[in-house]
Amino acid sequence: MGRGKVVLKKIENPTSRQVTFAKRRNGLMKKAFELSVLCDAEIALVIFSPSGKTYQYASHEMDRTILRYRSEVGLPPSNGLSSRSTMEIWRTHMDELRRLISNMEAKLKNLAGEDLSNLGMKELKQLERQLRTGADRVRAKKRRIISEHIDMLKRKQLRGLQEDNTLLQKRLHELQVANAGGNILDASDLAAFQRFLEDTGQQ
Amino acid sequence: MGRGKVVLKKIENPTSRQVTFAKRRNGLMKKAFELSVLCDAEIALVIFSPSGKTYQYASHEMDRTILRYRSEVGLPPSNGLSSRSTMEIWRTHMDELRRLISNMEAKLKNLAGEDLSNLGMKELKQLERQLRTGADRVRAKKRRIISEHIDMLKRKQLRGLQEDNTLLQKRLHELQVANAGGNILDASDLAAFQRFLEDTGQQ
DNA sequence: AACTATTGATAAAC
DNA sequence: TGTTTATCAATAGTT
Repeated sequence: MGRGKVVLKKIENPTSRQVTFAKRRNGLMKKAFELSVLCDAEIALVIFSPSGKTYQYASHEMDRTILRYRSEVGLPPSNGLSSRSTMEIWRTHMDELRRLISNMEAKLKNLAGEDLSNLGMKELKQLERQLRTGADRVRAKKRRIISEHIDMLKRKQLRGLQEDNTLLQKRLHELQVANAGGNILDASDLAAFQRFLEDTGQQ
Repeated sequence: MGRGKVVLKKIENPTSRQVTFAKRRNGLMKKAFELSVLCDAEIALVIFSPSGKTYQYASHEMDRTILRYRSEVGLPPSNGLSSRSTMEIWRTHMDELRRLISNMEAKLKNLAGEDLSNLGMKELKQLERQLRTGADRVRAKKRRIISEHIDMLKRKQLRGLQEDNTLLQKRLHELQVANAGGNILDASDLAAFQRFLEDTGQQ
């Protein structure tokens, strides 16, 4: 929207990036608001500008929505047991954890193909191989689950057929007993029925 | 946007509310994504549909952004707190960071297909889709790098030819000057040489 | 789930 | 930063 078509890439010019950020941030929050009103949705939106400033929109209480998100999506409530000595040590440790998190995020982005700007040809080839083997393994797992499921169904069906057969055998016996006096079925009928049961039992 | 002007009020017709929700939810998430890319912003967006379904977009790890939000927005008035509860808060944060790391490790393992024991059929399908789009993007990036490289070579080659041509033009001029006295080349030789230079210059 | 007439958002210019 | 304008993008209503 605007005089030129947009390319999905970080805007290099800092001034126009700042201007675009302000405009689009407003647009995004407006749309979030409209969605919440029009469709009665609960929405939380948090935006950090590259310079670190925080912006937010929440249709309800932000904390309430975050809490709801946590309970729906995962992350069991906090429970801490470790105890350390000084704040400095803690701070250092925190920094290490944050660095680790940044590294892992970069890896995840790479694997999603969402930010490949830091990679050269060699790394891209390696990454593609990783993705391929990952996909292969996932497919293998899927196949195993499916075949296990099929086996389960087969066993279930077989058991059901066997139960049916036992029941029918019993009925046949009853008929034979009853037939001894009344001649409801003749001999060939009985033979055919028995053959049918034997066939069914072989499934 | 659309055939009619919009009124900011809950849409009463449940069907069209549902349709609008789906459309605008997609639009909102797309815009959030674009903002994060264009302006290098960190964004978290959580949407609950009226029926309770959860949708989310996060430019980085959702939990990381929520943590950042909490530390930026939720805790600035920490001036009145005792050092003891400050410690408690830090400890909680550390625990959250550790949990986040565990989650990310699990995701990385999933993407490598190394530990799929925690996933069901639905998650596996989703994972396979992720891996496929990741691979597609990596391939696209590879192609772009290659074609850029080829273009570069072409430009280089062209520049080389142009330099060669300039040099040859100079030589021709020298020959013409020298020829004025010595008659080393005749007129047709000179004409042919000139034509050759003109052809080369058009590359 | 597609289509298109319209409105809405916004890039560029001021 | 605010306003204007030319264009592009989102989407409301329709099929």
